[in-house]
Amino acid sequence: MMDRDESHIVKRYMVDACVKGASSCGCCDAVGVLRGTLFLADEPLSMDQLVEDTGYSKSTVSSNMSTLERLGMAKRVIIQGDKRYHYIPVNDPDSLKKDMIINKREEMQSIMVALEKTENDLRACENVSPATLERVERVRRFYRQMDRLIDLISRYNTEELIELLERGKG
Amino acid sequence: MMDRDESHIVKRYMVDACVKGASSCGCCDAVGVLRGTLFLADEPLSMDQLVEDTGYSKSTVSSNMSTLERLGMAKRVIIQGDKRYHYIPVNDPDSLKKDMIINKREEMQSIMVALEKTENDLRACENVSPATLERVERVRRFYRQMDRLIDLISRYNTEELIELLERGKG
DNA sequence: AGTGTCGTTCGGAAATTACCAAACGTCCGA
DNA sequence: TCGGACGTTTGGTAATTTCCGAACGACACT
Repeated sequence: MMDRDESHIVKRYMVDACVKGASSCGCCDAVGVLRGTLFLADEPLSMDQLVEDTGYSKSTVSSNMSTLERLGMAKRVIIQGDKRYHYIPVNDPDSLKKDMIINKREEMQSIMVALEKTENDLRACENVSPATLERVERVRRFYRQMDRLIDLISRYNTEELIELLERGKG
Repeated sequence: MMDRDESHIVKRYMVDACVKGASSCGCCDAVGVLRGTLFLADEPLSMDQLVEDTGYSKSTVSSNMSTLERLGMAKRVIIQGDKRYHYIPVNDPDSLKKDMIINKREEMQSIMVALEKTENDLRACENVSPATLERVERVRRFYRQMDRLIDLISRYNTEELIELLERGKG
């Protein structure tokens, strides 16, 4: 168990960095503060501890820990003989990689669906200039290629990827 | 030049998809609407055209096109004999890849800086438990590994990466 | 059922953001 | 140096978001 001094040093910079990261992906500050607080914790933290450490209310901690969990940055764990929830940070490379990929992939998938629908509508329609159709098709090819790449990256774990790319480097 | 029907079909789904993507990365709807409008445009669009097509005011279009540009999703181009700015969408695979990587990388860099500062502070301090120090070091190793991976990925272009990963696939 | 301990959800107040219209600065040609 | 066509910045307002405290529901033990 850390004493207060140690805990303060450990939290100091991490909270700042995490708040910055949170706001750059559209999350409110509380998400960053909670992540930073959890980041280097030496043991799973209960909601009460998070409430005390951050100064946020219980409801705020509850809802924001949910989003942190949904984003894959924290995980609930069960502590034997304690019925409260406890949270641990998620920091391993493979989880980070997954997290990095997942959001972008979802965005790309929805754009690809939109492109497909657009192309269908255009084909069903008369008097559509071939240039327009060709433009849609070209963009679709680009997105399919990116999707292929993301799929490949997600098939390897971090170490494998590093080795493979290091070997192939020119 | 597209007629109004064609333009409507082309924009319909793209705007939705882009608004969704924008909100998932913390941008306001206008950013998504503008990106969707630009996405399949058959020619560079001036700010006036964007104002007309989206219904937003000139000031809103101006500031949100700046963020779209900063995010690398749109680019200004010069049209000969026209002193107004014109925008084109950025859709090629290498730009998409860069965009995918850059944000996460910045976030990771700032976390790595924070980890480094934390470690320094801890070392300068007495009575710090070795367990704490070791935990910080372990997390730092994870982040260095991810950074290495991102660096490697950024050294290849999309096609090279796909080929390399397809060949190495088990 | 009764009680105590959890975590989540709800309603409203405070803070923040998005947006517009108007004012402003800049660049060119006359 | 004036005027006109641009794009950006500013100030104010409407809408949204954040956050808290209180009420609520779930679960375990009596």
